[in-house]
Amino acid sequence: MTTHETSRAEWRATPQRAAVLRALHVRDGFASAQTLHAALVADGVPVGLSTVYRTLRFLEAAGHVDVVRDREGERLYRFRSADGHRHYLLCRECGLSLAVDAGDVERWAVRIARDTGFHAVDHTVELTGVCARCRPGRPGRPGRRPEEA
Amino acid sequence: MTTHETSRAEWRATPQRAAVLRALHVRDGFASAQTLHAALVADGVPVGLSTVYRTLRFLEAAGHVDVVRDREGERLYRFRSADGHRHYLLCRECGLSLAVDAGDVERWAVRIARDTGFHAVDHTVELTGVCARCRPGRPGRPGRRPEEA
DNA sequence: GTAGATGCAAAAGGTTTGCAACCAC
DNA sequence: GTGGTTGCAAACCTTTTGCATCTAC
Repeated sequence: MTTHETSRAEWRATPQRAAVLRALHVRDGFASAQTLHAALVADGVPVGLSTVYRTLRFLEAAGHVDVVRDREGERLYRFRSADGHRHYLLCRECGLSLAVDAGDVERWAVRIARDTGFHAVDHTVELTGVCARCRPGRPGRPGRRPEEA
Repeated sequence: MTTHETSRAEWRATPQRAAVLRALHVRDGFASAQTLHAALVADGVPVGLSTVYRTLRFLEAAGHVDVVRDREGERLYRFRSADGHRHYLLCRECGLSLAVDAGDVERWAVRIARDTGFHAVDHTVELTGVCARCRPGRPGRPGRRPEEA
């Protein structure tokens, strides 16, 4: 996966792209383009929002990140682990994300595809919840989202 | 629970709302607000886009429709069937939607929740593909027409 | 030197909202 | 009459794109 990929346009190393990659690594949960951009700017890295979007799109096309959508439809990005673990359990409070084994779901999807005669069946599986640490006490004490930076 | 629901503002019957409901019924696959609005206008029903959106939001809040997002992030609405069948296999070409049995996935989600200690785990499961009728080229397999569930 | 990258601002989509006019009850 | 409803337009948000400038190779 670290192959040079000369198939598409050359990837030119720039400080901005390095910064986006770093920002993605640091918070290894999901993050939106806007959040990453804000974090970079806050860190004193002068990078344009367009560049963040372009870099993320490139990473997405290259298969280096997984993308999910939050409730509002915003895209969230996360580095893809080694092979194909692409399903996550995401904490709605703090953004913590756990890769989960979705073998059962993969097999289920294949079975559905076969049973229905559909082709090129793709699946989206996202789990969200509240992690043990964010376990809501009572309504009066909201946990405030610690992911906010 | 899903009875009269007088809990929120009264639902006042209007021609526009009736039209949106009708439009949703007619195409009982998923449809976007924009698509519904266009269809209504084309049918000579003068209804504003805002009203379509507002009606759909109301239906969503009342739990009468299921909502998924297509690849571009557009919201697609569909009447929710009686019980709780909320997972669909959607044809990317024609929009045909099949309700699929997701019992396995439901159980898988519950198991994941238990194993991870997460609370209030919610799941999103969407299957998309190309139905037999829309299958491009590839002659030889007279795909059976899946029945709308 | 040059192909490619950056950043600004403006555009593009989809969705929501402010507000005056409207209509069902 | 009153209060919910409508519709237009403008506001909002996220994401994309045009273009002149800049830079990594």
